[in-house]
Amino acid sequence: MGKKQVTFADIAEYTHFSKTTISRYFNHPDSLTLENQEKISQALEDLGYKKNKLAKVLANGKSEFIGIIVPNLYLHYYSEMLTQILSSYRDYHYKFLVFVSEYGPEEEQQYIDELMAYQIEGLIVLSHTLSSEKLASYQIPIIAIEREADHICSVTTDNYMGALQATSLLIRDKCDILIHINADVPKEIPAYNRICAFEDTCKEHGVPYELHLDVSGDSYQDLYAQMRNIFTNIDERHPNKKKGVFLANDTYANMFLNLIFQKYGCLPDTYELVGFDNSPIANEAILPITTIGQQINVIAHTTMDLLVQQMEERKKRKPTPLAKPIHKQIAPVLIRRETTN
Amino acid sequence: MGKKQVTFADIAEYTHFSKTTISRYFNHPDSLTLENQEKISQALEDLGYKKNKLAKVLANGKSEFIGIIVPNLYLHYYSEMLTQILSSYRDYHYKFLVFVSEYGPEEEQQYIDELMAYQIEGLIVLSHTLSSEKLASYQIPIIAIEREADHICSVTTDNYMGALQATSLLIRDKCDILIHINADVPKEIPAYNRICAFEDTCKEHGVPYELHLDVSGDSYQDLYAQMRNIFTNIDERHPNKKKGVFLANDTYANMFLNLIFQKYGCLPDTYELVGFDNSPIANEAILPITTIGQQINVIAHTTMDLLVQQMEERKKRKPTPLAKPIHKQIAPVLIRRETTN
DNA sequence: TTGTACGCGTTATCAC
DNA sequence: GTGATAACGCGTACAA
Repeated sequence: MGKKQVTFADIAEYTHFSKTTISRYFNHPDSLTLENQEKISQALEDLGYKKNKLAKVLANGKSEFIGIIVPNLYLHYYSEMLTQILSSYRDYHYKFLVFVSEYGPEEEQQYIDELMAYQIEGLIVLSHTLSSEKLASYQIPIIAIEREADHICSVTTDNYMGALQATSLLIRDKCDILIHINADVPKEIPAYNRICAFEDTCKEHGVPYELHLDVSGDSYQDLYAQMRNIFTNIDERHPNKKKGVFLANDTYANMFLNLIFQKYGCLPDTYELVGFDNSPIANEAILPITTIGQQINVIAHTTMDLLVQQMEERKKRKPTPLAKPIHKQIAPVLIRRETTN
Repeated sequence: MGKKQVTFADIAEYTHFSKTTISRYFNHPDSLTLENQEKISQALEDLGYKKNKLAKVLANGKSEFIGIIVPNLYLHYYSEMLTQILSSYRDYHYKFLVFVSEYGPEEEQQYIDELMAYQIEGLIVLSHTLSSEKLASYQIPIIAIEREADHICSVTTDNYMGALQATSLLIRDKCDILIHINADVPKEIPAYNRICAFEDTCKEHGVPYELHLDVSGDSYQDLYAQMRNIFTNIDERHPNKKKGVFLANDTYANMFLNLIFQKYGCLPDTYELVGFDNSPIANEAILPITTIGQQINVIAHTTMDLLVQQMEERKKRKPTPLAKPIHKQIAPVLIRRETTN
C-alpha cells in the first residue's frame, strides 16, 4: 500500500510531544498553549497528516454511522427522502451507509447484520419486509418511515388528514359522485388510512361514492391497462355526472388524466382529479395535477431529530431508553393545480 | 454503552483456544479441524458474538468502503445510477458512503476529506464541481461518470452515437427540417457531443436544420415557459413542413409534446419527437416518447468493474498503477415509441 | 493444526 | 499543561 500513513506517533516524534498531546490538539485544543498548537499545526502540514476516523471509532466507540435501508429509488418519494436525509449531514455530521433492498427479508437481514458489524449508531428503515418486532430486537435506535412500526419509532405522513383534504375539496367543488382509486392496501400499512378517510368523509357528507381498490401490476404497462379498464367503466357508468376522482398517487392520477385527454382532447368539467405525493409527474403532466403534497423534508428532518436524540441519549453514562416507541405524524398539504376547480 | 461487545478474547477463553485460532475460524476455516470449527461455532452462538468490521479494517487496512458523490437524486438518471451502483454490493461486497453535493466545490472537498478519513478504497464521482485534476491528486482509484475526466478514469454514455441514432431516425422518417433543442452546454461536458452529432449528421445528409440552444432556468415553470416560446416560434415558422425535433432530454421532450397536444389535441403527423435518457417521464407522457435510452445498468456495472479492478491492484504487494486514465463509452439504445413513425 | 507477540491509529485514565 | 500506559478488536508473522 505504498508508504504508511502519518500517525500521531510521527507527529509526536517530530514535535517532541507525546501522542496524547497530539490527540488533545484535535479534541481539546484549548488545553494547549497557542504556541504549541501552532507547532503541531505546522507539523501536520509538514508531514501531510490525514485523519483516520476508523481508529478513532475503535478507540471511542462512536462510529457516527447511520444505516439506511430503502426499497428502491425509482419512486420519487424514496429518492427525495434519501436526498433530504443525506443532506442532514450538514447539521449532524453523521455518515450514511445506504442499502437498497429489493429481494425480501433474507437480503434485508444480511444488510442489517453488515451494518451492525460496522457499528452503526442508528438505523432508518423505509423498506417493509422485516417486522418491527424483528427490527426492535437489534437494540439500537431505529426510525421507521411510512411503514408498520408497532415496536419501533416512526415518522409517517398523516394519511388520514391528507385524504380528508382531498375528499373535502372534491365535495366542496360539488362533485356528484366521488371515486377513490387505489391498490388493495393491507390494513397495517399507514397508507390504508387514505381509504378510511375517503369513506368516512363521503359518508359524513352524505355524498355517493365508489371504491376501486383493484389496481395492481408489476409494470407501468400493466397498471396502465388496468387503469384504462377502470376509466372506461367509470366514464360509461356516470356519463353526465360530475365525477370527483381521488387517486392514491400521482402516477395513477397522471394515467387517468392521460386517458381522459386521449378520449376528450381536454379535461371536461365533468371531471375533477386529485393525486397524492406531489411527485414531479404531477407537475409534468399534460395538465398540472392537484395533489396532496407529502412534506418530505419535514419527515426527513423529524426522523433525524428523533434518531439523533436517541443516539445521543445512548452515549450518556446512564442512558434512559425510551419507555415506548414514539410515533410522529406529519400533515401533508393540499396543492391546488389545474385538475380541480 | 451497556455491556461490552463479545470479542475474540472472550471466545478464546470460553473455548480454550487462542484469539488467533478464533480469527482463523473466520478467515481460514479449513485450517481447523471440523470438530474445533464446531466448538467455536457453538461458542459464538452461546456468547452471542457480533462481528466488528471496523476493528478488522484497522488491522488489515481494507475498509471495503467506496465513496459516492452525486449532485442530486431529483433527476432519475442519478437516482437510477445510484441504485445500480448500490446493487453491486451483491457482487463485490463493497459498502457505499453516499454524499449529495449541491453547494459547490468547498462542500465537495469537505465530503471527500471525510471520506478519506474513513479510509475509502475508491471513489465514484457524478458531480462536476471539482476538476479532475484536483480529484486525481487524492491518489486513490476514482471513476467519473458522465463528466469531465481528463486526469481520472471515466465511464460515459456515447453521446455522439446516441444523437446520431436520433438524428438518423428523423432523417429516415423523411422530416423536412430537423430541430435540436438543448441548453447551452459547455464544450467540455460529454453531452456536448449530442449537439455535434446532430449537426454533423444533418450536414452529411444535406438536411436543413435548426439549433435552439437557449433553454435554461431554475424551475420547471421557467423551463416550460421558454419551451413554449420555442414551440410557438417553430410551429409558426414551419407550418406545413414535417418537423423532426430532437430534444436534449425526456423532460424537454415531454414539455414539447404537451405543448403540441394542448394546441392540436393530438400529435399531428407534421411532428416527430425524440428525447434522450429513457427516464420514466418518457413512458408516462400523454404519448409514450421515442427516446435514446442510456444503459444505466451497463454504465454502473462498467464503473464498478473498473473501480474494483484498480482497488484490487492496489492491494497487491507490488501494485502497478494505471499509466493513463481509462475512458469507457457505453452505447445508448434507440427506444422507438409513439412520437415517431 | 495451534499459539505468541506485536501492530493498526486513536482515545481514556491517571499521574505528574 | 503534558506524558505514560493501557485499552479498543482484530490480523499476521513467526514460532512451535
